[in-house]
Amino acid sequence: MHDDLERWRRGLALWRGGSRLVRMRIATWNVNSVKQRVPRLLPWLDERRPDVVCLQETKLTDDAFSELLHEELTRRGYEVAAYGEPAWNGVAILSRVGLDAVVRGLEGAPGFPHPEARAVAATCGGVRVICVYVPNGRSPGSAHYEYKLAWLEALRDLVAAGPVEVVVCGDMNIAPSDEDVFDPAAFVGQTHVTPPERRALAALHDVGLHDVVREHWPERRIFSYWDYRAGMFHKDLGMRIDLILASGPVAERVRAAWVDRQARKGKGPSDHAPVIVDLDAAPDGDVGPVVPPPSAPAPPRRAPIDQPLVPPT
DNA sequence: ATGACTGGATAGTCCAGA
Repeated sequence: MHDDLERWRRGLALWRGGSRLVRMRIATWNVNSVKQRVPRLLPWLDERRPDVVCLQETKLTDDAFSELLHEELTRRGYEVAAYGEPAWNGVAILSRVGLDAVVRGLEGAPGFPHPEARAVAATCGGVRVICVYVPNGRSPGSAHYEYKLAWLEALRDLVAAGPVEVVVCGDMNIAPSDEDVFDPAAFVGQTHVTPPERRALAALHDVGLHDVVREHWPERRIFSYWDYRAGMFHKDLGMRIDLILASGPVAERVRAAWVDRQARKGKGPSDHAPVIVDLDAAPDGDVGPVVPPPSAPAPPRRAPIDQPLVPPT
């Protein structure tokens, strides 16, 4: 069984272009309890067919995660690196393009007061993938808020010391700018929008990371989280707090970057939607820059924000 | 309406989420 799976993976890698992956789809999704989300997660995997998935708020121990999903994920070709705890927090990386050098937790990060399951990293398809669930912060100035800022400093230090090809994917619990919340006035005095939080996010850009969805869609209204209450999703009153941050060499390979709003619709959704990025090696320069120059004509047929690109053939 | 919903732990409702 294991050998069959290995052969299948090698075949997939070959189809994708041999030792160097030609295309790779990476997604991140705060599922708000993976146990409750199984009926949404598995069909979504089958529809979107991501190669790497970063999950947050799994809310399960590693044993419970394995008990719940090992068979269904193995059947789909995924290896799993889960890092969870009972009831709260919890992250995981699923990969069908390799899962090497797994590190659970964030070195140098504070706890609250004890270390929490908020980060897991692995190398997948040649890219260092860091899956994060950044502390909420609760209220500005609180102990939890200070914890959030200190945690983000440790994340910056990890990225600064890390390999060249890296993506930080996850629930950052920060809206990068006022364009990323439905009404800036509604968030005055709240977490997620304060200058110290945004500076902590900017520090990640200072060490080379790019917000690939915003760079790909500089003018669009894009949210990734909508409160369950009061029909907020229906009214599209949300925030963009789930980010894919890619180092330069990875950002240059971005062919599509979008929020999968379909996954927020229907019965039993998470309050977050997945964020998806498609990477292309583009060795021949046939894929344009992520952001066209201002004088460039409108790009032909870019995927709508809530639709995937046609899968590569 | 500092609320509305959801998940988890609990065994009452409370905490946390963002």
